[in-house]
Amino acid sequence: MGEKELKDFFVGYLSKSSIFKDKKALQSNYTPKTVPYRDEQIENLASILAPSLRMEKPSNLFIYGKTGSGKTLCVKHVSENLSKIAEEKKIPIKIFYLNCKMKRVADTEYRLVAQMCREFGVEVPATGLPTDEIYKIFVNEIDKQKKLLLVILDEIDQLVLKTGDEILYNMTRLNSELKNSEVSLIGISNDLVFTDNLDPRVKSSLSEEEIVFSPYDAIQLQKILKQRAKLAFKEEVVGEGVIEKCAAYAAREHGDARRALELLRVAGELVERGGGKIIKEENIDQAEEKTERDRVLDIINTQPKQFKLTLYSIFNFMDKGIPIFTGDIYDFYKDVCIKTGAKPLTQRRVSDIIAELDMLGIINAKVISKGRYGRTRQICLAIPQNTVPKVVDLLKEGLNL
DNA sequence: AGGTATTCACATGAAACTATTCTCTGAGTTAGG
DNA sequence: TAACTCAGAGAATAGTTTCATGTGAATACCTGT
Repeated sequence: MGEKELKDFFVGYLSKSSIFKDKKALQSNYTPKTVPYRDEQIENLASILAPSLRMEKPSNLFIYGKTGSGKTLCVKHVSENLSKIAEEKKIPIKIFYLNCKMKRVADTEYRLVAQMCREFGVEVPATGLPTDEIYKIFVNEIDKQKKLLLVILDEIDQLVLKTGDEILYNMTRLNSELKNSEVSLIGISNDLVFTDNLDPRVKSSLSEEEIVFSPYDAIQLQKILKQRAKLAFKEEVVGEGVIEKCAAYAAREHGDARRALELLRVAGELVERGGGKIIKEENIDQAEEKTERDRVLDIINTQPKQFKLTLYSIFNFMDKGIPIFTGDIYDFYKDVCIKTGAKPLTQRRVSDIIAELDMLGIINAKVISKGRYGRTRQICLAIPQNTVPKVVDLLKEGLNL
């Protein structure tokens, strides 16, 4: 495309009317003014956190519910309002929101505390200090003045999975080291049985209060979608049955509102790119396909080399239509490594990589016993057949094959 | 036939190792007084 | 003498290896009928 054509294209693009009024309303970080169907939880949350306004330490709180059930949204909603009032009335409350899944930010004990220090304006090194040193810095800093801290730990289950539950014990124990300030913890988890395998001491102190977010049902999702669609799209853009279909798809999963909104947004984008004016039911199907494909390709693209090698080995067996096991993959994997000049990992490690690929949802790896013939993982693909060629291409490219 | 014991092919766990990035510390070096 | 430089020790972290132990059920092997 030459310079002129490109210019024409952009000018043409601008003159075309968009079907979107405000696309932000469908994006995942959008915070609506009201959170529908969560009155009970919000009320509950507010009453648990309210004592903080009188400088009394609120109970530690534990929140759980599936993804896309509005946990984070509600917590942010309440905490924002709380801190607004605190600011007005000059009450020294400080609220942190930390997402424990964020790579290189808050996914280990050290980083979590370091990040809290930074929120307080103390610059701390990313590495090099002992962990208890960082605790000391933190304690000293916040204890200088009387303060009430509310620490919101989102996806806390991921943190504990990775680093063990000692960290929570340390956090709950912080209060005994603080003379002036106090710390309350608010844990948010997607995993409903997360607390079961927690140290009992931690468990009892962390979940002094609990709030459960049940999934949205299809009807509720419809209402939510309608509300947002009204903000996001111009009049008469959303076709018959589109909202219903979107809601039904998301409800089929587990009432994931985030997913429903994403579907609607992507469908809108597809229609707009195609020059259409109205979102139809079939666009939702396209959107679902596209989001799924994008997700898979994105995951694969960002995997390290050894994961790609393993995955490539797995794909090699997939068209043969026979059940496939860890041993087969490892044999093939070793060959590929030799061919590409990579250093083959041990079977132990490859076994873990396969398990991780399973977690990522790219493959299904079920541990089965073949009786006399041992125990192994039986592996099959978890991605739609029509994306397979693309994935293989991507892998070959990434591995110079 | 029915019951037990073996056995396979890995899974799963724990610890230890490697390499990288970063801080802190103290010895040695340098430049200015 | 104060400021600066630079090597070495020690941490955190990610990814991996080494060693050890666990495991479910198809088969092999008995046993008494």
